[in-house]
Amino acid sequence: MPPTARTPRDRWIQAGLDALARGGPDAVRVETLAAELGVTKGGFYGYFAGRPALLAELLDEWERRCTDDVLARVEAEGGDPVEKLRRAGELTFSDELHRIDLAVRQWARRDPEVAERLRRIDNVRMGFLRSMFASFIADPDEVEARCALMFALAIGRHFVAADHPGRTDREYARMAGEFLLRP
Amino acid sequence: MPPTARTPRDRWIQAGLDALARGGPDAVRVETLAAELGVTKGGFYGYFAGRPALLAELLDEWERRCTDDVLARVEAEGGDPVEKLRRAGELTFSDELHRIDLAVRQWARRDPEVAERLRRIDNVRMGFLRSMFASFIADPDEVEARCALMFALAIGRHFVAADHPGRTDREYARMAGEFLLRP
DNA sequence: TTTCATATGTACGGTACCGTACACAAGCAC
DNA sequence: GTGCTTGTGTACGGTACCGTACATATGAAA
Repeated sequence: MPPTARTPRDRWIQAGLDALARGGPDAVRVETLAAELGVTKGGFYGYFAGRPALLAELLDEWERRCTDDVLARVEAEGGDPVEKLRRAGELTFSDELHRIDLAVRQWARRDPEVAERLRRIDNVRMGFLRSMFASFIADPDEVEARCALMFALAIGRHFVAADHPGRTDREYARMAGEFLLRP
Repeated sequence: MPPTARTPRDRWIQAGLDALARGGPDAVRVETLAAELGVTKGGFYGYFAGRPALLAELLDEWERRCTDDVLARVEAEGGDPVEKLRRAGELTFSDELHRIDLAVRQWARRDPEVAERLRRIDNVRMGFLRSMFASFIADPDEVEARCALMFALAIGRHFVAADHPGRTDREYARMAGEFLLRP
C-alpha cells in the first residue's frame, strides 16, 4: 500500500550517526540530515517524535553496536587473555566506531543522561579488561592501574596531537599497549 | 574621556573561556555571553571583529595560560624529574584549565587550524615529558611508550566513565601515574 | 485503470543567533 | 554649564533551524 519509502528509518539513523561522528550532537540537525539525504524533513516527523527522539535512538544504536556485537565476537573467537585484549581493542575502536565513541564521550560531559548510559557501558568494558589483566597480574592495585592506562590510551590517543618521531601514530599506540601487556 | 567601560575586553574573553569550558566552541555565542554579563551585545563589536575573532582570541589566551605560565612555574620550582612531572600534571590539568583543554581538543577534531595550534602545544608538552622520562629510563622506545601513556592518561581519564571500586577517580589516576613513574 | 494509503514536498510561524546602523547617555575637558 | 568622546542600548534585516499543517504524487492493491 505504501509508496515504498524512499528514506526509511534506518537511513535517518545512519545519517544521524555520521553527523554525530563528524561534529558531535550539535551537528545532528533535522534539516541538515534531510538535505544530505536529498529529501526534505517532511518524512522525518513520521518516524521520530522530534530531534530529541532521534538523538535517543542514535544512542540506542551505538550502544547496541559497541556492546552486544563486539563482546560477542571477542568471546566467540577465543584465544588467551592477551589475544582477547588486542582483539577487543581493535573491534571497539575500529575506525567506524571510535569516532562515534568519542562524540558520545564529549556529549556525556554535558548531558547527565548520556553520562549515565556511558557509565554502564564503560563498566562492562572495564570489567572485561579487569578480568583479562587479572589472569596474569597478581596485585589487584596493579591490575586496576593497567586497566585505567589501557582504557585511557584507547580514548586519549585520539585527543593528543603530539607528533611521534619516526613512527606512525598507530605503531606508537601499539608500543604503548604492549608495554601494558608485558608481565 | 571615556565613560569607563563597564564591560572591558577581558571580561568578554573570560566569559568566552567559561562558555568554551562548559559547552565547547558551539556554546560561545555573542548574545549569550552578553546576557551572562548583564549587557547587550552592543559593546562587543567595538572590541572584536565578530564571533570568529573572539574564538581566535580565546585560543590565544588559552595557549598563553597553559604554555608560558605552566612551564615557567614548573622550571622555577626545581626538583628531580619525577617531582617535576607530578607538578606539571597538576598545573596543566588543574581544575580551571583542564576543562578548557578538553574543549580545545574536541574542537581540534573538526577545525584544522585549531588542530595545528594544539599540535604545537602538545609537542612542547611531549618534549618535556620525554626529557623527564629519559633521565631515568634507558630504552628510547620505552621512554616513548611511557610518554604516550602518561599523556593519554591525563586526557583520557576525563572521558572514561567507568567506576573504580573503593577509591576515588583521583586516587585511581594517581595510582596509574605512579605505575608509569616506577623504574 | 481506478482507488487509496502514505511518504514526501510546501508553506508557515516561532526561536535563536549574527552583524550593522544609529541613537543615547555617561563621563571627562574646558 | 557646553562640548566631545565613547561604551552601550535599541532596532533592524538576514540566516538557520524547529515543529506543525496540509497538499500532492507515487506505487501497491483492487
